[in-house]
Amino acid sequence: MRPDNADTPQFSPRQNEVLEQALRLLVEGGDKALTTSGLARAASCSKESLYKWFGDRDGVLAAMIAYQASKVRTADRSGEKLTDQILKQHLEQFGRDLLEVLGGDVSLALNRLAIGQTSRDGSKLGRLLVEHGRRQIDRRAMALMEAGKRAGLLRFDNADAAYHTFYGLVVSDLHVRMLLGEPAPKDNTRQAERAVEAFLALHGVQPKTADAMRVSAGR
Amino acid sequence: MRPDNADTPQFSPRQNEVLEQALRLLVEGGDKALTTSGLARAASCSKESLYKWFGDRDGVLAAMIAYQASKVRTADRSGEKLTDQILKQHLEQFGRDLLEVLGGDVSLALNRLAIGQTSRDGSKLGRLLVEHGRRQIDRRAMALMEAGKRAGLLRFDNADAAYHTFYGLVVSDLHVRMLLGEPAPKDNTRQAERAVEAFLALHGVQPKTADAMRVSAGR
DNA sequence: ACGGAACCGTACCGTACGGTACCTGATGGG
DNA sequence: CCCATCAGGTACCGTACGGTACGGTTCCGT
Repeated sequence: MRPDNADTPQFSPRQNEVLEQALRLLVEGGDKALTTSGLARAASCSKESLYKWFGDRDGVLAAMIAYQASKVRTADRSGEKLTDQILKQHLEQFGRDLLEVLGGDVSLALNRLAIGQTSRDGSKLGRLLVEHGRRQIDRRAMALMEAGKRAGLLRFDNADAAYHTFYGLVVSDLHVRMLLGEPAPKDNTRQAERAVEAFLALHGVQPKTADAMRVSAGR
Repeated sequence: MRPDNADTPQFSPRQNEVLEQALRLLVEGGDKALTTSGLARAASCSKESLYKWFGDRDGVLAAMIAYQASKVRTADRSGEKLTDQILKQHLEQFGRDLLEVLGGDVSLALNRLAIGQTSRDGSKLGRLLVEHGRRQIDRRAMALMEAGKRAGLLRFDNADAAYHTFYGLVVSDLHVRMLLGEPAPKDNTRQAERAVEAFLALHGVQPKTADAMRVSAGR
């Protein structure tokens, strides 16, 4: 099933193998460690093949992003009937997943790579990353928002704004801090719970009082 | 004899001049453009002086961060008596300032640089950046939080958690998007206002109803 | 006026990268 | 059985960087 996009170039198994090694090198040593020679050695292929398959080094980077994105598939459990408890669980699950994805080795490495190249490539990689990597998770979130609204459990005028509010509550400055090398916090669950609580206080159908909020502010 | 924490490691005027040029090069062309030869040429100094002053290239980068941080001074208007209106204005001002700082050329360039180096230098630059660059603004925010609480206008158990909530509401994923090359949004003011509104609904002493929130969700 | 320190400009060195060319071995179809 | 295609291995080239060394110049203290 690939309704995703017309242009899913998709690579051969051998090429996927090479891209896997490329990701490994990138995660382990950053973009300095991802040299064409090093990749050829690690993946047991020739540099000539690399250039034949991917054009040039930037082509390899782009292929890595596409490849990594192709591995991520989000389960879409939109069939369930929503209650406020189910919604809350889904929101918390989404928050946990979001934090886990953002803090993952490969995600951090790819984001660092794209950010480091932004200044000199006109943000080509950056756009690629934000589109390929974000589309799945954004869709899932927006579906959740709209479903919550349809079920009369959430209230907002602008689903996109509501989603961004939720995103901010969940992630805060964690993403940038992790990109800068700070270790991921131990407990994603707690962070997600707090974010959901705040979000429901803002956009839930029965807004909790701020007093109810404050009992669990033990960040 | 390196009292880093003291607020003035500070460099000579000539060195500041060189660091200014270094920042210019970095902003214009990213870290690839910031070569020792290029910097020496742009700043009309010799490479030998660069190495004498800063040790090596990483020393230059660290000095740039310290220098840039030394330029930022936040006006601390903690004398005023807080009313709910004044607090709101201060929060909005803080939000606008935060967005402006994060979206600034130099800030983005330095963050990109530090993030790009994180994978290969053990996040030395990253820690430097987050400490030097964040301390001022964090202090200002925490002072605001505590003042609001003392004045009976804000309620929270954990000031740090409340601040991070506010931060997330203001910034959401904007910082990372800008780091990836997305242009800054045109209207920081509106974003700040919406964030303050939500924040006060969560932690204000008279929590607004979610209904009052939703009238201005025109993101 | 003298001497030395600081500094500029430039030339230089070793290295490592991206990218290309060439050769070798395997595989598969006629 | 042979040949064409593809991919791996290696050697190579040009370039550009970080870092060092050296000669000339300016400036300051004594």
